[in-house]
Amino acid sequence: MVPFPGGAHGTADPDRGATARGRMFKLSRMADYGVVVLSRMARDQGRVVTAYELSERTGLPQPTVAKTLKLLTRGGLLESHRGTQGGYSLDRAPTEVTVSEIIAALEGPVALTACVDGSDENCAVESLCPIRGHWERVNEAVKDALDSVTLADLTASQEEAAINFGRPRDVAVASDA
Amino acid sequence: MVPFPGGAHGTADPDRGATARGRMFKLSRMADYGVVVLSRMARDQGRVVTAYELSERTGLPQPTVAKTLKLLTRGGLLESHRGTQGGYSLDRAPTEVTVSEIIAALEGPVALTACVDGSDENCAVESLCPIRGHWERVNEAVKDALDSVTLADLTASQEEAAINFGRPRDVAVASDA
DNA sequence: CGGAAAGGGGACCATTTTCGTCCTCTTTCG
DNA sequence: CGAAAGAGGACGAAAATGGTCCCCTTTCCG
Ligand code: FES
Ligand code: FES
Repeated sequence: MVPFPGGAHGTADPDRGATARGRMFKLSRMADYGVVVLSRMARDQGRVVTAYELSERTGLPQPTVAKTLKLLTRGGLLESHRGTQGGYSLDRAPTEVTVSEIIAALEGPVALTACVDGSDENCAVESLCPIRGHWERVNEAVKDALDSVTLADLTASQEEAAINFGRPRDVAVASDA
Repeated sequence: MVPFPGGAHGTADPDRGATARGRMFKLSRMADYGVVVLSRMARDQGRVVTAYELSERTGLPQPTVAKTLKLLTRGGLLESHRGTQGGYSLDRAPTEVTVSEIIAALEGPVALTACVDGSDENCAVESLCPIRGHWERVNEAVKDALDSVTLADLTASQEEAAINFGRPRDVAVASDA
């Protein structure tokens, strides 16, 4: 239960249903991992858990989980505790963790094109560009959207889903593997 | 006015301001081109323009513009006219063209992870996944956000920007180069 | 005080995507 | 019937991602 192709969720085969090839907004697999990990941590809120334990419990490869945790910590989403009895803890409530933050921590802040963040000197065809840096409009919209969804929303729907779909789901999230 | 590194806008150097490396939601350069091209077309709404003309007027490499136009056409955003006097025309009003559509045409429909579109058989660790296919929540949020911004919003702000920033901008968008 | 458990932070390499180009075929107007 | 577009797809180079590994620092425990 570790080496699986396609990440935590099915990134599966090249192209399937989609009209074109890639899906738009293909949020990096890292973000996906991030949510998986955080969701799991949310269950033992406040408790200190080691990277190893988490990798076991999520079924994700250990090195990757470690990396993910480091990034989430840097992003201020987790508290890290070094030393022998160390590990990570999620001190915030799931409702207080936005998807926006998660993604930002794992992939960098929201920004669709370069000109967005002030510096215009990168624009080669600046004078020709019909929109100048006005993807900002889009940026904001997306950012707001992402701010509005929380970790709680993601984990909560899991429960519902299990109930509504009437799936077996005897594993809850699996104790370890 | 053709070979410039970094696309229509500044995708510039590896990393600059951003907190982490890549910006989240790095909408493909194609999408960027798409907006540039459409913005330009919006100025001669309804008129038939050739791919070549557009490449001249936008300063973007001709083959790329051609490709972009083809995709936009497939996506139903443009009308194509084949044959000798052919070209492309934007028949819809800029206010009726959503960013969502543009991106969808150029990169495929909105979908963050695979499980989103029904088929669950792609999920290797399905039973372990703490969120199942519930990125959908996020998907919708983003989709809605993107639906709410139109081509008009992007081109319009350009005018304002020029005024507000008090830039020279004697080129408007440049007649050709 | 010393050793073992963690985490911090990168370097690195292998894939996977993206992108930009080109080539050939079809349509349509003159 | 021939030239001017567009359609569509094949390819190869380049860049972004993702996973792993390694070495350093911190902290607890004996
Ligand atoms: S946004 Fe920078 S030139 Fe278009
Ligand atoms: S979304 Fe498919 S297993 Fe998580």
